[in-house]
Amino acid sequence: MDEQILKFTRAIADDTRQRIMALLCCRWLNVSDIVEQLGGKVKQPTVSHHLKLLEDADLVHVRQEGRQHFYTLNQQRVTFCCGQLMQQFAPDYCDTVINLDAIEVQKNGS
Amino acid sequence: MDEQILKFTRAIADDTRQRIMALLCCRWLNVSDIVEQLGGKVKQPTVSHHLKLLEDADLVHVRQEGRQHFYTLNQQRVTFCCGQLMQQFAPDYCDTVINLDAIEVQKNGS
DNA sequence: TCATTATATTGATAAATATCAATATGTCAA
DNA sequence: TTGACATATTGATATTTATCAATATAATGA
Repeated sequence: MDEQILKFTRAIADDTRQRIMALLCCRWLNVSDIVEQLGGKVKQPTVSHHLKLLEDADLVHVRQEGRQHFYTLNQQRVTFCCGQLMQQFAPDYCDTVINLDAIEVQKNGS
Repeated sequence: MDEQILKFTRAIADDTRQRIMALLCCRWLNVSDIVEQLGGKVKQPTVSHHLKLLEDADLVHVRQEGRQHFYTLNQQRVTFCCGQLMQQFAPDYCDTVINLDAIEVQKNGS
């Protein structure tokens, strides 16, 4: 049982978190911005909670500027974890579909 | 919000289901076999429940022989969904890492 | 220091879900 | 048809977790 994969899949297996991930794809947003972009459907503490989960899974980068915390999606981590998923659960297709050499290995999430 | 991706991620985001998926990778097993391979930690109704979830997500193929139901992992589906995940959440890496042409498009899971 | 702003944490609640015992359904052999 | 076996379904329970209001923490400017 690969704990890394399990942690990754649990982290992304949520509606709200996937929306947040989409927002953080290719740009930096602070928490208030995310709350606003979610259209008021989700309150700030909830967003903070999800960001913490994503951070624990190493799925976001954080940068602090004054009192604002900016987040962005860690696409490299997503890539690595998807590669792991493929190796585990699609070994027969992995070689033809994925260029494993192109996936940079990262530090192990704790 | 991509319902397919959400369904996929939720289906695989579980300890026991990942163990079952690992067992069903590259081979056919019936329900009793799976229960046995899980070492008695999980009872038959629980396994049936998880298999149903995996089937709903189109992540397993089923073949019936008499009273036995044989399952195997649908690696093609895993491949497709990982490709979708990459496109959504790792667009900057997708092109260099994945050969999208090699991913056969499947019927949409209902 | 004090007030303001941004984010995190806490505590509570509701919803989702993983699990199992008991039972039902389906299949086949006698 | 009956009995045995394989799997699915039901109903109940416990755990997990998503969510929010209230509050705490942290940073900044006056």
